[in-house]
Amino acid sequence: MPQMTTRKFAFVRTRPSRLRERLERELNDEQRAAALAGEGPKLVIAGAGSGKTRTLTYRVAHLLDTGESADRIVLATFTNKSAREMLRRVEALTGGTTRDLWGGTFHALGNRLLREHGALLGYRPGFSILDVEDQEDLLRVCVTAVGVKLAERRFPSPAVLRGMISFAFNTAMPLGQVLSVRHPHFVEWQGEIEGVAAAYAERKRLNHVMDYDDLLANWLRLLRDHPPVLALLGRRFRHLLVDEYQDTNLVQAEIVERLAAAGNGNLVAVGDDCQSIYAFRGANYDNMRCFPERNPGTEIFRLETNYRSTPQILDFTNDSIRHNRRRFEKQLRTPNPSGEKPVLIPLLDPYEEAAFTCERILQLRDEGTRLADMAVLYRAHAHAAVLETELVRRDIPYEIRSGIRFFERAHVKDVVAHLKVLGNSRDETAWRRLLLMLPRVGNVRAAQIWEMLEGAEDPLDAALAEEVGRHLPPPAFAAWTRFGADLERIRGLAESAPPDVLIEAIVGSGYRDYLLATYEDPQSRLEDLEQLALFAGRYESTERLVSDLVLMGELYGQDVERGAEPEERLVLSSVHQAKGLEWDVVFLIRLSEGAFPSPRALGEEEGEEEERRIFYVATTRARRELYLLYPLMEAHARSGLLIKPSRFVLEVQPELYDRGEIDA
DNA sequence: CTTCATTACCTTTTT
DNA sequence: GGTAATGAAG
Repeated sequence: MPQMTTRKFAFVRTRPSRLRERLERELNDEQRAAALAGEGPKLVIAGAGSGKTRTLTYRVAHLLDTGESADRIVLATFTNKSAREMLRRVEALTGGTTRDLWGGTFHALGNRLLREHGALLGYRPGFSILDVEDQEDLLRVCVTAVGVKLAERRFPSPAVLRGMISFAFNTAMPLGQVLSVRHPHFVEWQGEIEGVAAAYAERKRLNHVMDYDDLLANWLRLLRDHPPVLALLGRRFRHLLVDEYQDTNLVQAEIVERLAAAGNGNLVAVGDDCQSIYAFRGANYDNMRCFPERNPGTEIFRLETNYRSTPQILDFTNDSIRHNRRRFEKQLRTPNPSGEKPVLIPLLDPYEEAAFTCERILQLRDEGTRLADMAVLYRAHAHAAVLETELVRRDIPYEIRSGIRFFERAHVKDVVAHLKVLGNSRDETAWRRLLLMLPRVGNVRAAQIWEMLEGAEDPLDAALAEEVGRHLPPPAFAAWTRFGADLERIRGLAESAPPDVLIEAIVGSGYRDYLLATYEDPQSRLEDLEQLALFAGRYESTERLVSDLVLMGELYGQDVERGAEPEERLVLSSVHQAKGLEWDVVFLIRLSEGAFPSPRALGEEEGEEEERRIFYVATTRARRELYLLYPLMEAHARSGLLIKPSRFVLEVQPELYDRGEIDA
């Protein structure tokens, strides 16, 4: 009998590591150095089209490939779109999922951490998040509550108040200073405005709600005031990578720098100072410039090879941005083949501009450029309106990134308000939304009812106890009773049912009658709500669903209906939203004085340089062809005065662009 | 106190 | 060319 032997095998489950090869083959020396660099703080200064995203995604893939576990990597981005795009590319590189990776916008990451640790700051784990409209509603309540004595002078609207408070936070400026710098005509209201701001902060706290800024503010408070949490997170996150660092504000920079300092110091900041275009939101231009001083031992990498555009486009953009004084010196070069120079074309008016754009797009399509490889960019969403009608008339499929987001539609928010109240019964804003649907209930009665509810141990119990309705006029009382019964039933359901079932129950409740009675187009709204339920089906947790809707609210229902496959649609986008993207052919429309640069921005400090960076972002989106269009007259020109092309074109050396003429 | 109608007021960019 | 603050009626 032969002796049985056991043989041992080493078997480490590795994906065939093509990654190494690809790192060699697909990155240039500049990119590879940044992707493979070891520990410690890094600043990657990456010019437009220099493969910034590629470098970052390869670095993440490389970390995963060399055994770092996904949940110890944080990849903070500026928009949801770029977060998704990067995670998708990492997945493509590694062949695995990125589910465990901490990837997302700063706000989404803050939300995730605060669900875990918010209790330390006095928040319930089920806290809700206010979107812009909710914030303004709560501010309106605060203005009333504070009892501003409206003299003959106007008091700032909730929208303006929100802007002031948010800007003060994001730039760490005192409110008074924001007033004197940006809203001098409201300075005399300073005391009242500060009172409203304080009341707003207090109400948010009592209501267990956070607005966008709170997601950052409280995240930072957590790190500042709770050393054990800081230590825990410092240990947990071994690698912090931040995209678009030039657009971060003071708070965001402090958050990641603190986290890095508490851990291994592995903070990688990637950005391009020339593409800093979010000053209006508090982006701090100096975060990038001062990064090396604030993070000792910083290694600096520069990516200066542009793989996107033709030399002609690049010469144009280099010459344009040269007019900005405050910037890191860098010169982009490209190995790409020659092409046409950018071309400046005057059109009679916006209608001709739109017609020409469509015509040219169709020609290019006939010559073999796909619609999806072309884009029309503009400074402000309003500039797209004329073009949109023309595209519809000619049946050219397109997708536009503007308008009301899916989540922001009134009926979607109505249904979500039900969910919010069930998840956080102290959410005054959600309550108000529900109460205002009752007949004969307006601001005043809603406030009275809330006053009765907010004192209760659980406002939801108090609401269901029904006494509340006694003070209401008869029609409101009847509706209130029905509403209470609906809410009770749905609350019972919420114990066990998933979010999509809850949504169906809400849509099947008295809300359906409200919707049918209120809107002219109830059918399409009900279809939206079906879509919402369908979307919710992917979620197990209602709380996750609701916060994702607010934080990733870019599900635009409408564009989906525009027919045609996504790969066969023209893109219309504001320059801001086009950041990070590229197309073979780019049309930049409404490139006239008075439209671009935005006259409003010119009033701000450093406004012109910021606008020039926006122009830089716009023009560097183009791979092969760049059309610079402007109308000679307004849409409804009363005077015969001709409009001039944007200063940003005229200041470029004339030999760097062509002038187009229309053959009549 | 709510709702409807009239008037004034703008219009940047986004999480 | 659209919405929000303001004023009059129910």
